[in-house]
Amino acid sequence: MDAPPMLPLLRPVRSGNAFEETVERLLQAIKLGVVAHGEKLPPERELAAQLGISRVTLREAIRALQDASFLDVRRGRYGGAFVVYEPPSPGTGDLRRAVKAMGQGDLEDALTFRMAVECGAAEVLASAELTPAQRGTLTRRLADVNEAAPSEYRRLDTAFHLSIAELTGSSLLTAACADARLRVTDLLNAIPVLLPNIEHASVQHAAIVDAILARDPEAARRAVAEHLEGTAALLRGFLS
Amino acid sequence: MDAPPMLPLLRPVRSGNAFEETVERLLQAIKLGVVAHGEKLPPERELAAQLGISRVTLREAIRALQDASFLDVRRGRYGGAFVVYEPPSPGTGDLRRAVKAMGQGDLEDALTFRMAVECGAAEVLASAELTPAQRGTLTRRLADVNEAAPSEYRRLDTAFHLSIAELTGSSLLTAACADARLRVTDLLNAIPVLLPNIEHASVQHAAIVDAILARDPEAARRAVAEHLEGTAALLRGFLS
DNA sequence: ATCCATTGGTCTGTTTCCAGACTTTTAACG
DNA sequence: CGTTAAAAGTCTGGAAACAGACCAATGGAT
Repeated sequence: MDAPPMLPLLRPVRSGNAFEETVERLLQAIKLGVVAHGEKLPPERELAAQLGISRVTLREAIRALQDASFLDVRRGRYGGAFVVYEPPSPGTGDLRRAVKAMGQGDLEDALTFRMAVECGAAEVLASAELTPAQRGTLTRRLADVNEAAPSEYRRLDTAFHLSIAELTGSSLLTAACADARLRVTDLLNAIPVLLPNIEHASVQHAAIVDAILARDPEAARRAVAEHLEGTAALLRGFLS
Repeated sequence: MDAPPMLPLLRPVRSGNAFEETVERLLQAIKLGVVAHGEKLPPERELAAQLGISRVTLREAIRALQDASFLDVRRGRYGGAFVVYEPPSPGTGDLRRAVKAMGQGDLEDALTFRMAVECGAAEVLASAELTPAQRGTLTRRLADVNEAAPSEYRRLDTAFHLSIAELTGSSLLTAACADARLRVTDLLNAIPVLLPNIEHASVQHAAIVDAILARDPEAARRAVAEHLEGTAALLRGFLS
């Protein structure tokens, strides 16, 4: 009912509650597999510094995730907050519920955003001269996805996509791509990992890498666009 | 000396101090010309809500900008916080100082980021079917820039660039483009608005709009990339 | 078996930020 | 020339977040 803000620049300064925001962040890092099952988060003091919050607030968040069985916290030397969560067996989740949790408009927003930033990142990377090490990283990540066990697929797929942004050397761009990915993670986790889809994605991934290594920004754009369009279509398909 | 955070997802939750952050935001909105000279900010209560902060904090920020002669605050009905700032006459600022204020690495980061998100936005828009109203907005903004008085040039140029993102309908993408632009504003404000540059930019702007209206994503990408490359080169040129 | 570095757990005082009620000023309007 | 609505200005109590010191447990190293 309220008129929406007309000045897009005057958007929120803080996303709200520091505690909730932190829980969200950690949860996403866990779900994305940035910190895999069995690994542990950095020590509280260090993590609090990275997140720019106080240790108290961080501890509240960790406690919440512990109560929700995402983390197992052990004290003493060599202790820490260990990830207990395992990605749900594919197709288990309820996609419709996940969508409802984020809102229909937000879904289109997120998909559009992701399309833009990932295409942009691929173009930038394809326009740059890469060092052998960078080329190695890229092909390595590609191979990782292709060799992935089903339970690891999403995590390594994420890592592959993010590595494109990371290799541009722009931390702003990396953050944007990470953010974009985060916004669709819950949805992706809710749909099954089907063999035909994996094979299809694998071909597209290869096309993306080829275009980048060939320094062909246009082809890179097209490849990423097609790939993401496929994912978006898959999502929409499961919704109808 | 400290090892930089290896987990890009565990980036700061809050950008620090709410007051300072708010000052920065408002200042940027003013410098970008989102709120032009002589206009006023939204009423405190409304603005505080939009920014997601309390009125008290907002007032402190406004007070600071008032002290720094960016705003003139008048009370009573039809009062408000009026923008007093006028964009510096082109070429007045010291580019080197502006660059030093942001750091060399950050400059490349910002330019890369901008390249990626603006290219991405143009592609997305060029891939979409536009309503007549949207087409009208785009051509209108283009005309605005071309007819701009020198003192208004930067502001309308910003508005043109942002409208591309806005027309995609993705608020995340719009925010990203706004953020990217903000990060180079100070630099752009520090270099003169030269006639040859304007004419060059004008041709490129037209090419961008043509490509979007022709629904040609590849051409749109190329046009935006060329345009931004030109700006980046201009900036780098003034630095050497 | 003991040591001790490293890690989580707790406590205290302070600062920042907020929500909301209330006051004052102002300029257009009747 | 008063009325009035919309705006800024002020005040208070409370919640959230922080900084930093200190305690407690744990397990590898000696």
